[in-house]
Amino acid sequence: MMQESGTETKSNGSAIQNGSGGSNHLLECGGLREGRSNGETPAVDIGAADLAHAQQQQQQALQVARQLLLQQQQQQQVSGLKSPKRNDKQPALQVPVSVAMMTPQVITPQQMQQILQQQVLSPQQLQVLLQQQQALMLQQVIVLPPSPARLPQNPGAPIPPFTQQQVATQQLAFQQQLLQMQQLQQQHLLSLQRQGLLTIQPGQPALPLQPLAQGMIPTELQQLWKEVTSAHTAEETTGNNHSSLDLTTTCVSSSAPSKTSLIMNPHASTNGQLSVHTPKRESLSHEEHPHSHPLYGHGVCKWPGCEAVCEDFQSFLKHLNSEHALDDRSTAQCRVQMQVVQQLELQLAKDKERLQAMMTHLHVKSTEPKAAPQPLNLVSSVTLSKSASEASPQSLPHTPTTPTAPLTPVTQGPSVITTTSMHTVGPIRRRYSDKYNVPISSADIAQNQEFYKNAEVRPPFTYASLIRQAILESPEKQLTLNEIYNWFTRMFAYFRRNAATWKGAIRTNLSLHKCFIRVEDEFGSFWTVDDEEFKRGRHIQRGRPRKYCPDENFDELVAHNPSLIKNMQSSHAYCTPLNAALQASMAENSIPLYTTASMGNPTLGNLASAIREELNGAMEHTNSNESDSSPGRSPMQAVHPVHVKEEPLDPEEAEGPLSLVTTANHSPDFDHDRDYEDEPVNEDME
DNA sequence: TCAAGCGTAAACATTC
DNA sequence: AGAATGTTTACGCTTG
Repeated sequence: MMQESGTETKSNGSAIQNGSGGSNHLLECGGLREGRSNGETPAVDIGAADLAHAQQQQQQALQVARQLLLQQQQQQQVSGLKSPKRNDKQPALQVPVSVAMMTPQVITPQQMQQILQQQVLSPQQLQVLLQQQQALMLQQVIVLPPSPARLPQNPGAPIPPFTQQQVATQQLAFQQQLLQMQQLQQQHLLSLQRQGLLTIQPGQPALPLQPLAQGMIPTELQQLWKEVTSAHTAEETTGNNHSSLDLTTTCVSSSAPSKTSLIMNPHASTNGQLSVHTPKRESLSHEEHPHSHPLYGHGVCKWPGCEAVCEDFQSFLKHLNSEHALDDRSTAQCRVQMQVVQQLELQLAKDKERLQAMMTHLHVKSTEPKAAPQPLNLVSSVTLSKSASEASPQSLPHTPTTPTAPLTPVTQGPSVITTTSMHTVGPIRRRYSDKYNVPISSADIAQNQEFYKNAEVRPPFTYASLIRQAILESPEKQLTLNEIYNWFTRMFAYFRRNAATWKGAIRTNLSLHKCFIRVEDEFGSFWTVDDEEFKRGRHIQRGRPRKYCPDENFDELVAHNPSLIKNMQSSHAYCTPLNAALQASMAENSIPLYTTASMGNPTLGNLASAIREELNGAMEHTNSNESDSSPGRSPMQAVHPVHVKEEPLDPEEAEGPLSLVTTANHSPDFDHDRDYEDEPVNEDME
């Protein structure tokens, strides 16, 4: 279960060595920390004699934990584990841990650190242990003559033979010990969190924070307060995430001249996830930014839950000192903010790790040979098929990164991972063996909508699929060419460049695919889509005879009965599958169709049946000569004429192009058409 | 190897 | 006249 990076293991190893031979003095604790945190020293200057005296009281308590650690080390040596790597399988560790947990004796920070670094305790065990230690130390502190300034009067308490100075010093030492242990615990927990070994639920208070705050004494709180009020950085623009971390660390170095960065094992993360303060940030002060305060912005106090309006900085400071003074409420709010920040950091760390894994994964795939079973295909065009649509939405496409990741240089092409691969081998297209297209669902695009909006990554969909999607997303299921353009540029950052190329491709696809139906009205023309035809995936053949016609007889009959066309009552619903399919069928026979919307909205079923009935009648006359290919149309025709794309006729289907235009109003069969005029609107039309 | 699908470019026509 | 739009063809690439 436990996982460690090699560097972290190394750190642990050094800690073990320090712990095994080191003493228990706090000064050495500082030395130990120095090994981990680059010269961090105890903040409080405590006399060696006082410290030794204080430590004497805990010597007994140390023995258990120390023996356990030594025992563990001996076991490692005996077992030949020269590597500092911890052996998770050592069963002996469990017994000492439990003993240590059961033993109500105070453990020094060194030992606590060793325990933490050994990672033999679960977070819950650590919590219990720390609380135990905390209680014990507080008891010892209370037993001592209380400091008038800090501790409540306890007249009944025995007065040990200590001077006030000694007592105060000892209290301070205890507090330092406590805080150091808390910090160590927090480091350990943070490390666990960043390794993914510990998760803190949103509603669960962060383990280290609670005892940390509980262990605070007014001096620490005061220092915390000072740190908060003196934190002048550019966090307004970079986020306030670190301030709370500072709060936690300043509790340790209560009187340190400069803020102590969050002490973490610098090797705990391999992804650069640690957010360690830079000295520059800590060097900022009020003097450098006299009117800048992380809790003040836009004339409003930014204390959580406050939002009091402060006209100027001075009034803000007054407000801050009056309303947010050091009290229980402010302290509690600090604790809450700590937890908020820690949760955010945890989430950020997880997301970064996820991003790293994604990048690593995609990079590996991008470097794989082309024969890879699932090649990186972000730049490819995929004709979506059943196999694609049945796949998990997350798998198509592979979202390589967040838009913020510098993976899509603007100066280069649309490739995400390997731009060179695209330019050298050309676009990688994947095609599915399925005969028919399966339209992309809105979810396919929506899943990665934000990504494609921001990243210049070519969507792995064909132009036809995207055009169809654009049309279907529109309220009227119809778009002008320009609106299609706009949809592309709006939805995909990739299509904000090289407009001439992809716009031409769109036009080509609109003309080439049977599923796209061009419709004219008095305002111009727009495009609709016939979804059924789209699924068939048929193209308008280029000078080549069509080889697939699902209903040859029907098409042929339509071709030979152009009078039927006038029955096509057009409206905005003509884009529905059946209607469009009929139009497409007629288009296959090169029968341009002009109908009007003024004729009402016949149901498609009735429309189809009417046509079928007409077809059953099988009128033999072919009246291509009656067609009017001229653009002249009656006013009613101009409302919603449908212009079905003509198509080169197959030699076997017609001897010549049937440039047929029939107008319902002018048709001699107009009265006949009215038979369908009052039919109820089919609910399926939309 | 070949056919089909797809993207791209280009030529051309039509419309605004 | 020029841009936008629409159609058609050709070519190269990928895939099955």
